[in-house]
Amino acid sequence: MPRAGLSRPIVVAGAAEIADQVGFDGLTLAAVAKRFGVAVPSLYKHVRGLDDLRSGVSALAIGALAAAIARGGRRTTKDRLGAMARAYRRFAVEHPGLYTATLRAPDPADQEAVAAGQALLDAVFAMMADYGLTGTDAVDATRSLRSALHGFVSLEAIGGFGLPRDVDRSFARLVRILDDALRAWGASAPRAPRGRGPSSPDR
Amino acid sequence: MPRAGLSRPIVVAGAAEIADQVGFDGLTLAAVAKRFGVAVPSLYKHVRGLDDLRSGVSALAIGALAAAIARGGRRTTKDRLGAMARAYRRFAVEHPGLYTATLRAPDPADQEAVAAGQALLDAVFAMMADYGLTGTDAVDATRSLRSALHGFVSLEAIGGFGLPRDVDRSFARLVRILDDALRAWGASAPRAPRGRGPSSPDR
DNA sequence: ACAGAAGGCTAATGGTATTAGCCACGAAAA
DNA sequence: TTTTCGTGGCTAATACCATTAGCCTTCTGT
Repeated sequence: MPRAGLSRPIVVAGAAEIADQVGFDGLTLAAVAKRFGVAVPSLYKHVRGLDDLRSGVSALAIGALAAAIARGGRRTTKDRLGAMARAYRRFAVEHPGLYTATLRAPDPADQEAVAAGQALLDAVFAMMADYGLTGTDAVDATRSLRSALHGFVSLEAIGGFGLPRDVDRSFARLVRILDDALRAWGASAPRAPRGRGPSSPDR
Repeated sequence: MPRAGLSRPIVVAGAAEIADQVGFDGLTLAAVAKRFGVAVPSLYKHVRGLDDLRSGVSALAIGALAAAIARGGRRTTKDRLGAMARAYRRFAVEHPGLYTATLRAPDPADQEAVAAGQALLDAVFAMMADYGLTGTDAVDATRSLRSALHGFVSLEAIGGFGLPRDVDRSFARLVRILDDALRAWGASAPRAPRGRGPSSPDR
């Protein structure tokens, strides 16, 4: 029985492709084993189990999403919000399994995942600074932005929108709304003064 | 062996409670059977299987969400958006399992589920009309609204926000943004004329 | 060359859904 | 009151799935 030449990164990468095909929740050790022509228990030499495999895919996914968004945001100086938003949606459409994996909070012990999450957060906060938003305002704004984008792409993924032909236009509208909101943030503040205190790292 | 007195509605209702405790994805025939003190195959006399049970819970959930939102929106005439948004979030927080079940597109054959979904949509469109939004504008606005709310509550549910203490405030901010956006909808329109044509029923 | 670690394997266990087929209860009909 | 028969329980069996234990081969470093 020749060695299959597996390793944790290889197994996780294979699992990531499977997750994109069958969905993150449909990811199974049996499918991964079959993909590599190996018996299921053999995988335990490289991952601690299904949960650990999912964590690995999740870490990989967070890194990929961060890279995709950073790439989108770096490409332009004008309309950075739009570029990042479109990169976010594109990632979710092209990698539905990875996108779902992205939503699991990364294992704090996983250096790479935490770093990728932090990089993503930094990029968003830098963009918020372009709008003049810092501190708690930046936190609130980031939450609103992430909520809107995540809500849109996840509803789109489950077929929550009835008219497929118009989805691009609806997304453009949503991005416009977000841009308007960030521009007008100060004016629309209920009463809190802006930018008070340093922001605790948040997601 | 005395009859347990089960029926489809009873089984589905029990499943709904379990789903709220262990999550919609953690819902299992075994758990439902144990709850009613019955063997697993007995459930097949009332539901066609796990998928069908999920569909039943989903239909029930859509009805419950529609009722909660309608109740919230009826309570006030001013700040109807805020009332409905808070009702939406409250439902998601109090019934995490049902909320997740809500996201599955209802079986078109299920009269009640379709009616509940339609009622919910009607309520939202009526609110959009208060903002002067109809037709494709109402569709786009509804999608944005739903995206933002769904995104927020689902991120909140998975612990996506790091600072629990501030979440209420962030949500209030999000609602404020949405209200502003709906008020200013026409002004922020890229180029499309408003209210062209009747809206196809959408979600 | 050899020892030991590493990476495959089979076997066994337990949880899950599903199907087939049996049988008792209980209500309605005779 | 008795009989019938559909309904709603049940057990048994099958097929996945994940996980653990323990074996044995292969590679690698001394």
